Amino acid sequence: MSTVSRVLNGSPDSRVTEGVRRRILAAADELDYSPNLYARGLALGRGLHITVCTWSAVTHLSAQRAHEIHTAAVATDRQVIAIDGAALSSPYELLRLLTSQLPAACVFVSGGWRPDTIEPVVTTLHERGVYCLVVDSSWPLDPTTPCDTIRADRTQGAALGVSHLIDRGHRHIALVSLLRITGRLEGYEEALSAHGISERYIAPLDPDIPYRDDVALTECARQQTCQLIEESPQLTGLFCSSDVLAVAAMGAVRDLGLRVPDDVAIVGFDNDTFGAFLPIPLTTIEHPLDEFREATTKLLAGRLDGEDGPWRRERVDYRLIKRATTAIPEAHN
Amino acid sequence: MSTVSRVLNGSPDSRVTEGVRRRILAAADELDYSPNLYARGLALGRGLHITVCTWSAVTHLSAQRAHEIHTAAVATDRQVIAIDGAALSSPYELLRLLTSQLPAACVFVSGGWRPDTIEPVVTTLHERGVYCLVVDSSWPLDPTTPCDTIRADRTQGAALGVSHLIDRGHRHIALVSLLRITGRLEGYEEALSAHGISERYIAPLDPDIPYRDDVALTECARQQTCQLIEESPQLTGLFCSSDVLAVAAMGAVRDLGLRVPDDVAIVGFDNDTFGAFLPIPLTTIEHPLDEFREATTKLLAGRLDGEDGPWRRERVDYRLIKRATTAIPEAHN
DNA sequence: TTGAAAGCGATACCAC
DNA sequence: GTGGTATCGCTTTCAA
Repeated sequence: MSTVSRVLNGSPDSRVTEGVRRRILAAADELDYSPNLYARGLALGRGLHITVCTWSAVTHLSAQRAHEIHTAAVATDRQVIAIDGAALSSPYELLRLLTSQLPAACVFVSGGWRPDTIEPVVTTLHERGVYCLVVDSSWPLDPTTPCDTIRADRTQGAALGVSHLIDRGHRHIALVSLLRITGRLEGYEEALSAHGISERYIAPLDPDIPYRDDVALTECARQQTCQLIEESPQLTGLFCSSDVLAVAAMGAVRDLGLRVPDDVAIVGFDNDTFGAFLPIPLTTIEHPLDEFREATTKLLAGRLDGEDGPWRRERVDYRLIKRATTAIPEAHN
Repeated sequence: MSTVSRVLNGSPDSRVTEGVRRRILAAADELDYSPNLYARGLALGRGLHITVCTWSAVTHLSAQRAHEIHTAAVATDRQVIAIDGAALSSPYELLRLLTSQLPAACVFVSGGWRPDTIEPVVTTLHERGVYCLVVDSSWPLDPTTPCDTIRADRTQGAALGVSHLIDRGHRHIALVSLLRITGRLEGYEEALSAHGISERYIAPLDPDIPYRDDVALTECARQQTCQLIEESPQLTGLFCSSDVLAVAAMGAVRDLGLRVPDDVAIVGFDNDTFGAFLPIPLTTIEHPLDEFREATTKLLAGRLDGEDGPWRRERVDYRLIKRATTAIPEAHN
């Protein structure tokens, strides 16, 4: 019955007698009524839910972001469909899934998505009336892509870490990183150049290490760091592309009989939980999770509420967390 | 058109001429046809998707499990709807969301769900024809609950860790744990009793520490461990309910000028990534993720395929990962 | 202000 | 084997 629909959806110009209204709500409550999602979707020609496409749902960061969106969704009484990119058989699959769902909004989360896979999907979805939001992509999207984006500039993050080492007086600074990680090398270069430092020391972790094989990666980092320091004993600073790598690098420094931070200072990346609890708490770069959350929630809520305006390209910044691995050595000069 | 439907769904007794079949498939391909989820759901009276209800989507374990289900889903060409328990406003909300979706299967993932919230939901869903699977609940469910379950027995996990310390010759062993975590205390008791050890040393981490405040928790663990060892210097073994706590406990041991593992041996829990990379790699208890995955995938696939039979109560076991924090001290006796 | 009726797009029954 | 047709539950338009 149409009146019922009007009441239950709080239709815009709800011209319903208060008495009828109350009776309907009471009945719905009594019968434990819950609307059939499919009928509604069919009538509306689209879903009311938000779809979250994570590149890989297992990483902590993705999970964290997905959670933020769930929270935003509940706030607007919407369901969430999750698509786990890592489980997809092909990028084409993504578009197929999305068009057969046709959500109200689609959020692409996290770094792995490449612009060339996302952009066409976003374009198609936008044509079909789906609002798209891309959160934390590693690479900037084409400015004409019809969606909002929220990004932290990876180069800024890396530069922040390296600059901190320079501030602490270090001049011979190495980069310990998978070079395939976006922005690390660029940030390293940028910070050193800005301070007129020309020496470069790079531990290019084996590019053949399979994705997510943390054990192999760490072992490799340890070896390469050892070798790097032996070859260039003037090194006093290490910037590592993750906290796990930083722990490995600390191991290497210990192996060589050197001390952290007195002989070698170390900066990690990610602000992983364990960093604060290490014997020598780790200085690291923090992802601005709260800013991501805030921007995500605000954009989603606004756009789903019909808010118009040009596509936003929001930027949030990484933050430095100073801890003991870059402490200035006690004055025992 | 019915024939089209028959072809596209590979209907059971697909009595369709090969020529027609091919033409339909070709047309579908050409038109880039993707079936409307809502129409299908409406006609079928239910969804074809799998709903995953995580207690809290942000923890690594939940995310990992959710990923397994995504993978299983893709394998059977199903979509996944995720419900993040942590984002729900009330437990009642859960049932409302689920009945308005009516998935083909519903998987409850991870420890936080209490039997008394899950059981009625499962029962209702089952009445409506939804297959339910409960993975890794902290507490065993009522045996009559109409669903399959896969559990690792938390008591077994804790007992495993404590027994290992006993095997290593320790007799004065402390438990460092939030007591609200299921099974830790029981496993501790069980293992000690089984070896006729009567001494108990417990650091009952402040029960008022807010959920997921790792920093406060760790600080508290460090202090309490310190105090415990000072009061009972005969202590030589610590069993901690998580790897993060174990790191804090190691800090306490260091603070007291004692050595790990020579003076005090430590066992953690979770096999977190960082454990292997600590200066003294951490002995810990590993969640049997692969067994969970295997059992989950098999049950889901089978049941969705119409497999009948009594409800299963599968059990998987935690595993001990031996590392340096419980190494037998070099023979310098 | 309310209700009747026409879809939305797929499925499944039932004649052909 | 194939295709017409009622049907699923809800929204929306249009008359009453």
